[in-house]
Amino acid sequence: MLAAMRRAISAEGYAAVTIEGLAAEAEVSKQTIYRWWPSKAAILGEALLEGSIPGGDIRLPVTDDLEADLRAWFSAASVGLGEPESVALARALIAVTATDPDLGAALNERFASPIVEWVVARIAVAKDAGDVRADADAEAIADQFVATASYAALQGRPLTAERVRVTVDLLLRGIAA
Amino acid sequence: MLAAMRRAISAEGYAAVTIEGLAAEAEVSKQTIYRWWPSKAAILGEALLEGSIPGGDIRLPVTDDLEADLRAWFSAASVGLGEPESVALARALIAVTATDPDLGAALNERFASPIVEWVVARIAVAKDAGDVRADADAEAIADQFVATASYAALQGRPLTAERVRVTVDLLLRGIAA
Amino acid sequence: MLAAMRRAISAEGYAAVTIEGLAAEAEVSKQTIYRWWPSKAAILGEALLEGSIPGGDIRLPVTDDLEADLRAWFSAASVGLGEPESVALARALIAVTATDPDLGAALNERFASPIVEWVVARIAVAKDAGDVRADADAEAIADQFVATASYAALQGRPLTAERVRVTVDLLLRGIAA
Amino acid sequence: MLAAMRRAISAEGYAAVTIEGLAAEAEVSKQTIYRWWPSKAAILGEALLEGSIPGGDIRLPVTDDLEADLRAWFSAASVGLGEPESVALARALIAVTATDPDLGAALNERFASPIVEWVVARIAVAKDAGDVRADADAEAIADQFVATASYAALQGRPLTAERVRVTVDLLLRGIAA
DNA sequence: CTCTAAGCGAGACGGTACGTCAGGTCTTGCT
DNA sequence: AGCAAGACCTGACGTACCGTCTCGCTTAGAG
Repeated sequence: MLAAMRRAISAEGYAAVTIEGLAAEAEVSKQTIYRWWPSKAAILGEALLEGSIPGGDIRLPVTDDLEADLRAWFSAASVGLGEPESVALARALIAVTATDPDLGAALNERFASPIVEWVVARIAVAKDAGDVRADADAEAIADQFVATASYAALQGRPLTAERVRVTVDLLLRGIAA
Repeated sequence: MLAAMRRAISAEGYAAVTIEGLAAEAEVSKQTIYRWWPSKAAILGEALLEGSIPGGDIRLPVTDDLEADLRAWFSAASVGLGEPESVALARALIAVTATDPDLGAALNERFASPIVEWVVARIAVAKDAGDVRADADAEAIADQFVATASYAALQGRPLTAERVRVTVDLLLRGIAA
Repeated sequence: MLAAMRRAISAEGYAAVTIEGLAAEAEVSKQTIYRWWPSKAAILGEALLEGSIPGGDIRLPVTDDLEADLRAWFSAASVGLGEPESVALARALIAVTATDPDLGAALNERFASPIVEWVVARIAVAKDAGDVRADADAEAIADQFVATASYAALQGRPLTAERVRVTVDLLLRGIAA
Repeated sequence: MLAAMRRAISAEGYAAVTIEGLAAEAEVSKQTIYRWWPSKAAILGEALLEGSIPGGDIRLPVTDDLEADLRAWFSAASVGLGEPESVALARALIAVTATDPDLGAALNERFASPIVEWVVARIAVAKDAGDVRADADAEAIADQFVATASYAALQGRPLTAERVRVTVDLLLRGIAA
């Protein structure tokens, strides 16, 4: 089911996916789908969680070079958003969020929060090391990253290495000690 | 028609709007709608252009204080995003963009480009004044602003004055001379 | 539509007829069917009225021989009930009546009343002619005819000429002067 | 189970009875039902046999007054058809017969044949006593009775005492010696 | 001052998908 | 071994909208 959902979204886009089509694709009855999920959006949610969304399952390395670390994560995410399949999934997530705020908030929370947490933790380390101003708002930084990635996905604009470099550079300068 | 579209989106959300409902609301026949617009998304596009979207029609002041100027714009946008009606419209725009990339790109272009242009111009002035590094990427800055506003609207999270201050501060530090 | 209904009932029986099947058979959308008829039973009703049901459209002759007249009508009805198609339709009518008493009553009224009226009128003539007792209950006679025909159709038992003769004979003796 | 079936039919009518509802009502699993009966109609059949159907279990008295005897039976049946529960059951029987001729024939056979046999036997006695013409068709008479009762049940029309009197009178006159 | 034609409302139509119901088959524990 | 519980595939239900298609009815503007 979840795989069928991902396949369908990649192929036709979230809006064009129908429960009937999914049922046929997964060789499952509609009733079975409705037994387990209340809506198309809920299936998408689970499909995204089960599968991977760009940035979601990236192993986040910690070296002693803050800039390199941030750029590494951002690059990994941008590589993910380079594959058309992932873009379609990310767009589906955005579409669902724009349509059903509650479910969307829950999903975004799940995807964004590990990233935010990691960024916040990494910046705390950098603060201790004296690389970053003590009063820098780590969460604001994390949010900028997520917002940038989200916006890029929404527009289908790839996050080029150059753009990643510029963005990380910009934000790090903003919080440099 | 366009007013009916805006009213309907504010009331029920873009996904729940139907052409038939619009027709009834505007006391117009379906045929007339199809005569003038090819799709629901197209009506939305026009409705957004005719009405106002947060940040879209804000008079952009230019003083000699870069930070104040940016914060002024951002605050104005955030005020717009405080009204639930505007949030609904912004979300509709995002939903359409996530669903129909081409139309979405065209619409976003229309809304984002004046902002981007203004930010770029304002930063050019600041560069001349020596307030900003000469090699700062103005477009990246502008993009950060738009991405942040877009992401906040998507999540229904209000842009508080505090957050605006932090964000502008962060980005300005990033490009300060 | 109505023809499709009659065809379908003859072919598979009323219970096996589906609105979807009818729609396909008549090359019409389901919605159109629901626009014009509230239920399968209502379509059946109209189909029966439009088409013919055994006994329904029989020209009822009046000669001066009461027995011959009654036998003529009954025979005509029995001929109708000899064709499998008509039996299927009659059975459908019975099934609907057994299921939806109100609609059934209305339909039966429409089919039975002309017969009853004719029988009553014919017997009135016979009373004047002195062939029939003055206190004979004409309606009871008519009802016997209809009940017999209905019961025969329900059981799929053909009304043989012999049976017709016996029944008419029996009932006429019962009211003979 | 069978009691649940009778209860359900009385309450909502045969068409509205579902096997799932029956299972719930009887606190039995669907599987168990399917283990013992092939179809809803089969359950109905057994339920009718186990319970009583109007006229089915009436002790048929034999006195030396033919008219009284016939009227007694017919009245007993009509009393049965006065209770709404019994009417619902009789209608269910008719509905099944109209839908599934084979099963219906078997069931009708079971209900009608004792009546027919009794009427035939009673009339044979009457023939011997010289009350009835020797060439009277006893089966035709019996059939008239059954058809009349069936038709009345189908239409939900109660068999009033008056109607019983008239019918018995009519038929007896028809075979009187 | 007609007459014509464009635009309109109303709404029927063939479709596709919706979410629900029940049918009949099946597997899994409990007793 | 028999059962309840209930998942499962299937097929039909009645509904909502889609986008297309006549219909008449205004209502100007051109002859």
